Amino acid sequence: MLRNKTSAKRRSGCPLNASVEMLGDRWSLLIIRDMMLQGFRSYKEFMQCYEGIATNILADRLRKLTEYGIIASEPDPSDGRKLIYFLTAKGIDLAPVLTEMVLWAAAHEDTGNQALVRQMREDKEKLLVGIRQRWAARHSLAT
Amino acid sequence: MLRNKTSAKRRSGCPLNASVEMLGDRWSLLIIRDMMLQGFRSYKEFMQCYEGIATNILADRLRKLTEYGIIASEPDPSDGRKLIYFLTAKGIDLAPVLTEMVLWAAAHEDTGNQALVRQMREDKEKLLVGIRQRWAARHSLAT
DNA sequence: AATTATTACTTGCAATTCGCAAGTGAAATG
DNA sequence: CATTTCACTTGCGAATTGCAAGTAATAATT
Repeated sequence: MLRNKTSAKRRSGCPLNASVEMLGDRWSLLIIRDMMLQGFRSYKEFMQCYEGIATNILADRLRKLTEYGIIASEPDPSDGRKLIYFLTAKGIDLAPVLTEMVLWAAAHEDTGNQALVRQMREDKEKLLVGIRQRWAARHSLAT
Repeated sequence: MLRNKTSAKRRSGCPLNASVEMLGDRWSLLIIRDMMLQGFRSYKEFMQCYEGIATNILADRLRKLTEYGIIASEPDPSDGRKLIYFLTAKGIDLAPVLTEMVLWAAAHEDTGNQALVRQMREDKEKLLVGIRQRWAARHSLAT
């Protein structure tokens, strides 16, 4: 049925368990990254970007991330078909996690986007402040 | 067949793709955490610790983490049946990623292990140095 | 106003992956 | 030498995923 079943299993252990439960799959972190850095906001943008993600899985991940309070959505006022997805404060707080993951991969694998990596290495804090500021500017109205 | 199929798909994009490919599942990060913080080294220790992990999945994850160069193993000199698993330098470099994930979850969920969380918040750098030092001490011989 | 297109999904089904129980082989223990 | 321990593998039913084909609501076009 592809829905959550509130398995109380790894609850209340090390905090990492909670993170892995929410983020430990092939797509969630990529969705969050692209909302944070690419400004993705709609189902269609995600769908076009990731070759390979199944439509039902994208819908399921967006639903779960919403349940976890990492993202939220509202109807697009200028187009009633669209939903606009955005990161919540909890979601934007994942910026340091993503940063460390990017730096780790860049240090140990051949990867692209050297510009971003260089920026992260040179001034991690400044980048994080920038991400937060851009987010806050967009969400000065919504919660 | 439960083995890798070198899908060259998300290769060479953002470095995060590489991280998610290696770590984006329900168990890998937990295995790494427990090697890093709990000193786990054998199949049996992992098996006993995680209720819910299937034996074949544990074997598969250990194999993949080895292929990725995040962990390595060697026969136990004092018991020929055992393999000793240990983190490589690449593996120990995941410490900042784990730290940020723990801090994020602790900030946004009810989680346990407050002692660790407090230590991380109070002096992240010192903790990371400590983890590295303990690791280096154990691996002064092996690569 | 009626037709077509777009958007965000759901549904159905085959294929893959996972969880669990039961092996297996090699080495240690008694 | 029999038994136990350890690190797995195998088999199988169940859950999850990928893909193709809908669907319902709104928007754009004719």
